[in-house]
Amino acid sequence: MSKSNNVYKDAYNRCLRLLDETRSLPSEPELGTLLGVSRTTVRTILARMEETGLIAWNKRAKTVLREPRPDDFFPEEETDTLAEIIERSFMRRLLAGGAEAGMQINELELAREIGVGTTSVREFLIRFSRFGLIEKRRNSHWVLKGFTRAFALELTEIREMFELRSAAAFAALPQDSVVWGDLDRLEDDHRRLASEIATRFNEFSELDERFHRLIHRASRNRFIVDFYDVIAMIFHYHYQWNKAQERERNEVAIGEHLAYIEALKSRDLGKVDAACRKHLKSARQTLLTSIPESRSTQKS
Amino acid sequence: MSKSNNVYKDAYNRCLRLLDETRSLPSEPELGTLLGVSRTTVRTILARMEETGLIAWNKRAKTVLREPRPDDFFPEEETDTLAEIIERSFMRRLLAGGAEAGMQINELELAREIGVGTTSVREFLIRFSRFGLIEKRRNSHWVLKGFTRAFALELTEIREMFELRSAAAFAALPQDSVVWGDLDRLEDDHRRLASEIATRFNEFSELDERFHRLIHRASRNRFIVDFYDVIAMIFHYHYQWNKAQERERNEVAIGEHLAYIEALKSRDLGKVDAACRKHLKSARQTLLTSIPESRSTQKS
DNA sequence: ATAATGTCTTTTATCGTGAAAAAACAGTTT
DNA sequence: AAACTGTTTTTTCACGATAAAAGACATTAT
Repeated sequence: MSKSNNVYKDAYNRCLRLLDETRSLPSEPELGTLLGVSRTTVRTILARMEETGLIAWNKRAKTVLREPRPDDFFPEEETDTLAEIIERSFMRRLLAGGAEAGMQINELELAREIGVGTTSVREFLIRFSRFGLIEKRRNSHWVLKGFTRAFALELTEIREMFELRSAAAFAALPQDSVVWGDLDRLEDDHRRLASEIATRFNEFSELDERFHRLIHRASRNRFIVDFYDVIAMIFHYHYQWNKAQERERNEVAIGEHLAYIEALKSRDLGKVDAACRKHLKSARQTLLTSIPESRSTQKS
Repeated sequence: MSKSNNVYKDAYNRCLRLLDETRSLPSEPELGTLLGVSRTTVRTILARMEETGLIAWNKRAKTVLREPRPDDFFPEEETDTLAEIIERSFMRRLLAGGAEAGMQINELELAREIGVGTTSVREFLIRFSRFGLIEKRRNSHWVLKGFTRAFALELTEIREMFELRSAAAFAALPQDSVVWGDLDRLEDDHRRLASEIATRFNEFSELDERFHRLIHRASRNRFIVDFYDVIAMIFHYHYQWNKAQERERNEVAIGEHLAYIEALKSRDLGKVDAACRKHLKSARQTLLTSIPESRSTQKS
């Protein structure tokens, strides 16, 4: 089957949404940067849009002929990257229980189960290994280390070390740095979300990531910034599978974030440290309580 | 060509060295664990040894017939893993100059140049990416971030954070922990090396790694332990290419290590902190001075 | 009964291949 | 001449295939 054309399909769908807003499309290079794809893909998109009567295309002129209908879109599941598909399947297996520490991971079996080639699975596992949940036995299988209490503690230990340092660096940033604007915007988003918490509480996780990434970036250290990928990944799946008291938890977290933001703005290192510690402590608590006991008895 | 049999060749060579010491070889499973390979490989080795008249092999009886000759060994270069070959080639390119930050890395070109398949190169680059020296552009090339002064500073910042914490954890370990024995042995090795520094100074890098890994392990945190891979990798190549004042540098480092070990044994956190800081500071200095100016002007 | 050997099966490591996507080049249009 | 479109080349991504290596099962020896 070689390679799926999900890049094209995803860009096509996004391009359809663009159609709503204008009478005619911009130049090919411009569309390319807009959609984040190459001109080759842009032209494939335009060709198809012409074919289905969405636009009239003649060199520079790309006139919109009609509004896109729901059936013009490619199905969502066809727009996913192979890597995303594999990750989802793998994480489902991992969290669906029965995935005890020490268990062997079989590339071939995984590949067959998901319905993809072994190469893609191998590459996924290599990439995934930096999250510290699996480990390779040379010339042999991978070993699952398990999503244990020990893992959560090790993860949060680093997180706290890194974030405290980043927060201090953030507060020390010059007044004219663009981050203060970013922070103001984030503060607004927090307040808006707080006022509509009853209906939008599930949007918090996205906001959470944006906020913490902004802070980590202040460290100007690639290892700290990159480590947030590990945290984001864990929290992403954690949010998906632990919905208990989600609303309450998020409401509390928003409050802590706002206090944290206030502290950053005060540029008082003592206050920053205190607010940061407070939030991280409750974040750790949330993560820990979500780990089932059956998974928490193994040692690292 | 599919897969090279370097595992077999390497194990074969190591098995030859075993031949010197005994009149007959142990059982197949035992040999397997001894050499770190499967029984399948062990049997291939035995078959060849029988063929070349090194041993007489009949079921359990594996009698040594003659001493191995130099030409019994497989050439060293045939015992390397593909991953090692690729890493070496890649690092040579990287350090040989002309590798400026921002430069594109081409999988196909690399594969052709080294004479391996693209898959192996891809997998190497994915594994290598955690060192923070390269970055992937989705659906496109890799970008070299460059071995710059900024990189060295970011690396050492994390290293110092992690090692200070690990050293403190080490000193707090109970008296009956096995690490104290390990530390004693390392101290002896340091003293021995110090007394023969004139001839053996180049053995320091291996000792250095053993020492720091022991300390990092005391953190009982996989992220800290794993991060030492990054440091070890950088220092490994750094030692290879910067030979200026190697003897003097290593002599100083041994002294610092011994003071550091003394501090750990005293279990006085203040002393540990001071000794650790002092050593890390000079390690950073050594690394920084080895970065050519041409490579130190880019920003991260 | 335990632990070895002999044999067969499965999995991993690596390559070549081909379609998707990017990138480079050449020719047009404003 | 700068920016676009048309065309060709190159590279990335993913697969199936195959030898090496690991692992499982059956048999035999102590």
